[in-house]
Amino acid sequence: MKLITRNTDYAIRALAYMARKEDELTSATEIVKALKVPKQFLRSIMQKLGRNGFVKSYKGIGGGFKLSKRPSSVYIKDVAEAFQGAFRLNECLLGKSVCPNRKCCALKKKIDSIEKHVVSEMSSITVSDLLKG
Amino acid sequence: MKLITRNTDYAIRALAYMARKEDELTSATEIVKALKVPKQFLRSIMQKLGRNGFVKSYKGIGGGFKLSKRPSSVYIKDVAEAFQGAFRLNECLLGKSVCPNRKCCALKKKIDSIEKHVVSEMSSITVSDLLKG
DNA sequence: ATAAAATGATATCATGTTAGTATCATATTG
DNA sequence: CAATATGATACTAACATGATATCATTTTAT
Repeated sequence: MKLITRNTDYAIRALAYMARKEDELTSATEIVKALKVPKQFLRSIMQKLGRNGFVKSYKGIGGGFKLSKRPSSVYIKDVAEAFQGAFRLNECLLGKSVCPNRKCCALKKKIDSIEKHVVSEMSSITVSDLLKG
Repeated sequence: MKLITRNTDYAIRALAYMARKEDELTSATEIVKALKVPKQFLRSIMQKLGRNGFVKSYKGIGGGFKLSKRPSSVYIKDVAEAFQGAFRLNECLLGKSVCPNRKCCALKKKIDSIEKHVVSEMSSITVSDLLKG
């Protein structure tokens, strides 16, 4: 039960890598070399980051990507949700046809509260928090 | 990203069902009817509950299962771990060959702390807490 | 004895998700 | 116009989860 999947992980690393270079353009090729991750996989991730407004892209020789927001306003939670969908920890508890007391079920309440905690914690950390190391 | 999977869910329901019947023996067939879940799937779950010491089993006509511990001492966390393995939320962050500052990485720290919270919350609820509804 | 009803062990199949690859189209620069 | 980027999209592979099928063994009742 992993909290973030590999594509999210790569996305975050790529964003952090770009953040270190300030406003410079960074190509997928360069990120692949720096992070040692599979090229096509990273490319698809970069494209998704583009579609989701995290980066701007520039085609052609000398092209590449750059952040479209300040690193301090890019929340890890939002990156994760772009790749994994919303955090829904209760996903697999059965519906009320099987569990009639779903509404007041102590376990469901507990998992709901854990979910709130996860979301709030993941919302409390940004790409810029990852640059210190 | 579900916190508990379906087999864990069924296992918990089965334990709760048995808990309501106190010390009576309960067959898989009966549980299947009560919970409306697939028979063979539940049987495999019951067998696992047996191997993991949550229930005792009795073969033959009139046989079945009963809890081997008081419901108030059966923690949901332990049931979940029997079926899903330990809660390891950091599972998919890459090793240090890719991420050199893994030790002090803010994201890793954050996820570790979330994991502690999850484990502690799942350890604070038992089968007997589910019987109220 | 033996049939019925239960669990034990195990192997298999089906489906969905994640991880990763391949290809072609399009844009930009020199 | 060639080289080097990204955009879009389709596909494959591996793994995890959910579910099923079978046969062996044990127990009880007749």
